[in-house]
Amino acid sequence: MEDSNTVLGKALAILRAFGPADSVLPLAELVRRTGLAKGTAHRVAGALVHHRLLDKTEHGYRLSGGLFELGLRAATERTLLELAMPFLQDLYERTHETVHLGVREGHEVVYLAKIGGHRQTRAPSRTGGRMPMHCTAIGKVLLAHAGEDEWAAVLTGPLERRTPRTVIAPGLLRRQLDTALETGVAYEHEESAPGLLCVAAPVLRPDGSTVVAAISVMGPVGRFRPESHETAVRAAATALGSTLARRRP
Amino acid sequence: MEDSNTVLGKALAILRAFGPADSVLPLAELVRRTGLAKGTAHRVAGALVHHRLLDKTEHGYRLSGGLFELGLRAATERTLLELAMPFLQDLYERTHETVHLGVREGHEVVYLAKIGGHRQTRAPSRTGGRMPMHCTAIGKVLLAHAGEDEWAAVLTGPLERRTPRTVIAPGLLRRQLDTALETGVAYEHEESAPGLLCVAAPVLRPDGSTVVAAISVMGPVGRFRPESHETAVRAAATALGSTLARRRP
DNA sequence: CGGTGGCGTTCCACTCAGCGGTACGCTCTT
DNA sequence: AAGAGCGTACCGCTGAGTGGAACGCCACCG
Repeated sequence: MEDSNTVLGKALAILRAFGPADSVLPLAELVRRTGLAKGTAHRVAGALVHHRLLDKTEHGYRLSGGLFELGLRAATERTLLELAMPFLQDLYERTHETVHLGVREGHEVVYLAKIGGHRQTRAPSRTGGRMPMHCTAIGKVLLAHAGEDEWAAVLTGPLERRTPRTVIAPGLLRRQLDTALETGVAYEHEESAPGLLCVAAPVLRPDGSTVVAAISVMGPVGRFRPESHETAVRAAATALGSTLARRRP
Repeated sequence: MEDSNTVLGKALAILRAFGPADSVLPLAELVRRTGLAKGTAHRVAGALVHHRLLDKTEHGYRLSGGLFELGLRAATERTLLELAMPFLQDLYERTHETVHLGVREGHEVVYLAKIGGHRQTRAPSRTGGRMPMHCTAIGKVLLAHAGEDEWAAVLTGPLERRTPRTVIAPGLLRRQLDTALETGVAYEHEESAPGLLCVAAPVLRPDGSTVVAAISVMGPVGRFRPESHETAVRAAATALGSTLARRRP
């Protein structure tokens, strides 16, 4: 990771130094994480503040609202999100469980939306966050439809064990992907976090060949029966799929 | 606007060249909008692609998913959004009308969330979008609680006329702000777009002095009675307010 | 057709923006 | 009192960045 020869590289190193959990980082911490010289970091951070990508607070720097605003201009994710929202809404209203919308980016899942009520299941997923593909229902669905190349890449790579139930055997995972392709849905049983169950269905292009995204419903072990929501999730996903087809020929 | 002496300035000029409506812009268009030299724009855009802030397509450049992801790391708006979602959800479920969450940024409103069903009222607002303060219910509420300085700044500035009903008389607007402070809600009657009505309530810090955000419900003239949703909106806003207080002491 | 204009891309010599080591002042802790 | 860690400020060197020029490629048109 030596992109830091250009100013832009340094700037992005600083911006990306903020993990999902960090809200405000002091200059010294930025220096530590980025490996930049103190003077340089100071100056670049100052420039970023000037451009409204960072806020300077008493205790350090913070990603600013300007960045949030800019991010929401990203065309593809935005229109997908806007079109999907009503369906996610419906799905939530019908199930009253946590609903996700996710897309594939690289070999991971990125969540575009996560909606749920007050007693929301405390899940590791967050809007804008990433998760591995092999241990989430959305990930499996996306992977299942991603084509042989992607299968190979993921199945041969190391499969991180998140919980005792995470599927890390390539053979078993492959079989799950096969059935996901047949049945049109994928399940997760406490594979990304203990106590969580999940069903997901793919949002497909009308030709049925390519996946655009996936929708899932998640709930806690005990009251939650993933199977009983299978049809609802599938319905939402296919409905979104044909709406997308209508708008984007 | 001559921030374009530094690389960072040029990069941001390019990113911000994308209006809310543009999805993909060819290099030539970027050159036109930013005023950069062709060679420079080419190189900087290339660098941005390399850093996953832009995507290069057949027809030009496009804001990339990486930017979306980065934007959702912005701490303040993100936690606000996450905490607010359940309440917006409830509100939507109760009213089945378009629900907004907005904050003040500069002298404008920025929408952090917009949720609504399929028959969604076609409103000019978009998630991540901006609107003037004087012609929206959310804007009026935010302005009303923003303090005398802000009042002065907005009331003396030019008030853009968006529709025949937009309030552009400073005196009338000031009176509306007064009553908004008294009653705790603000209304909009086709002031930002024809055919749209709106009620908004402020999300306050527990001391009641400062506004954090505002919530609104919007609907079309005819079936929609803003007054009948006043209590629901106010309830959602105060509930969110006390939740925020609990989490951020 | 050959011409013309807009486009994306590549090249290159100049130069100033950016660099990072050094130094200072501040606030805590020891 | 001394030290550690922080944010800030300064400054001379240098190569990253610059933008004008030139090229090849369509698509349109007289």
